[in-house]
Amino acid sequence: MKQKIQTLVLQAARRAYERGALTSDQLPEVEIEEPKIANHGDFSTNMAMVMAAGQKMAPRKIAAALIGHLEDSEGLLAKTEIAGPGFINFFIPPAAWQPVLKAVHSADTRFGASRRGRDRKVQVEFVSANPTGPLHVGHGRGAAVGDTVARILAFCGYDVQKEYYINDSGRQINTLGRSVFLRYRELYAGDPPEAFPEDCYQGAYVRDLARELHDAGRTDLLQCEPDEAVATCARYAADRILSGIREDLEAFGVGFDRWFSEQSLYDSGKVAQAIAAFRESGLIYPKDGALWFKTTDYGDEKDRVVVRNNGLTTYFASDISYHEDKYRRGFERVIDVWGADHHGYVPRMTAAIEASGRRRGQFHVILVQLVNLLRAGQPVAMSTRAGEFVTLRDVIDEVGRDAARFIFLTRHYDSSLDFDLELAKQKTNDNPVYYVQYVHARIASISRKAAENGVGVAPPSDAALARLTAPEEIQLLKDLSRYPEVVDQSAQLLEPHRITYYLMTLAAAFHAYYNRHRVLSEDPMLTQARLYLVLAVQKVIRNGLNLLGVSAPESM
RNA sequence: GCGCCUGUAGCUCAGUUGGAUAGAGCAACGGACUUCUAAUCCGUAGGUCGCAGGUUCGAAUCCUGCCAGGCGUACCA
Repeated sequence: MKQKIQTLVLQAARRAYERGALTSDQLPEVEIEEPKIANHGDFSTNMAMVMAAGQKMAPRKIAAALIGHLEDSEGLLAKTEIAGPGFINFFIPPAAWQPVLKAVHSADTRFGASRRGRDRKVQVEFVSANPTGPLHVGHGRGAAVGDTVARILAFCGYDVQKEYYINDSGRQINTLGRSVFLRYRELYAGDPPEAFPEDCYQGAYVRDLARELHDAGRTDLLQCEPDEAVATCARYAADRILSGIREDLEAFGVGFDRWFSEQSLYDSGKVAQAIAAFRESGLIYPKDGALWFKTTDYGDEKDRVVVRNNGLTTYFASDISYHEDKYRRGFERVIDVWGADHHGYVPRMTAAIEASGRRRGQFHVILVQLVNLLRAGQPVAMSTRAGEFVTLRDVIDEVGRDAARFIFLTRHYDSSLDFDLELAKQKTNDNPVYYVQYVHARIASISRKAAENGVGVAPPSDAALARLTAPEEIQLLKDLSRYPEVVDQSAQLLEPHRITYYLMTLAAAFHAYYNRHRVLSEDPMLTQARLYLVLAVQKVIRNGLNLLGVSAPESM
């Protein structure tokens, strides 16, 4: 609808110029907005004010010229008016809203989809937690955001691939092996627990892994060379932890197209190749016994080390190679979802990517702010150092996957998020998940009842549709017509919370309608029209929840 | 010190890329179930958009400077 109004205004402006009512053919972009106040119409535009300078005319005079040249062949406008300093307000007649229902029903699961992406290849990389411990709540938020962004982009016509980068090389894996082996010694060689070093992983799962390894038949580690024993522990532990992560993500409804191993970049020589290539172009240079990347050439505040003076590469080195590999695989756009505590890493990564000849717009980092875990308003004590934290699995088990996912998506990722476990479990109005799901279930119930009563769901006639004139009905129709725009915007801005908020708004509009009007009435024509309306609402709720990875239940 | 993020109703947060009179939910108060699911709805009240300047027809939104909180500032990962 908004687009149609936009087209009308644009055509009016052209016509006005041709007929001499405007002085310049330089037209600004037509912005149509939805006023907050009902008196200002269903839509309005500030175009006349924006044009004032270019046309050298008073805004209200321009507005009059535009209105004078509007040609409303479809009957979309009940009234137009000039208001305030030069706004044009548009009032849409009820009948103009009704066609959206047919659009919803015929597009069905595809309603709201677009061709914005034009099949361009995009990669979304997210979670990518080190396989050194179970996923915590913060990873859960990243998983929900990454997965949902991927779903939205796919819905908007992008060719999307979801990837998890496994940091399976380097020191932290070695530390993991060492941690497990020390617990192993503690259990089977009688080492005192006090001797466990602080830089090792403290969680109880480390001891479990040691025991598991022993029970699996590796009773011989005390006899091995320590290095070998540590390596065995590391391999075993990382493997086990990674499959645990996989299972947890699956339980969370998150799947990946590819699990990419950091180690594989070293094994295939790609890290060395990347470094060699940049040395040749002078972007990597030696200083103080180390190799540095000239990220300052691309806006970073200082150059960064890629190979330390002890010969070991930094993470940055493999990340350069990894991102180069992504683009070589044909992705036009690469989206990384990181915890906000890594924001200091963005300029150097961006620099490396630009240095490789990619455009700035081809790389996007979504920085997800932290999650405060609460229980009934009180912070849940979490100490990573002591290894005591609530895992993502704990949360899924306690509050359920739907509630967890939805709540993670109720905030813009730029804001930190309070996640209250008690609230997430509550089946009340406080909990937005059920509020939205309830709409779907209620309509399913109406649908069942209609079938019992032998009411068909055939598309109503235009005459029947014309019966949908109650304010609550118009509100629903308006909300439904907004959906494609909301999806598109959320794809463009990579902001999943827009879908969440939309669904809450649509749900509110439906509940209000439901409380005031009966769908199944004595009047067959009206019943048919209303049924058609609420079934459309149900479809959009289902589509939206689907984008969020949340189920749409038939009953609750 | 420097950099990034945040600051909007008592609480938790939206705010259509600069629009008109500031928007929800929760909490408070008052109402609505013989009905297609009350996991719901209707109403009342609640504001110096952190502070101060600036840009312009117009600012919660853009610029500058402060204030407060979080995070980051490694040849760590």
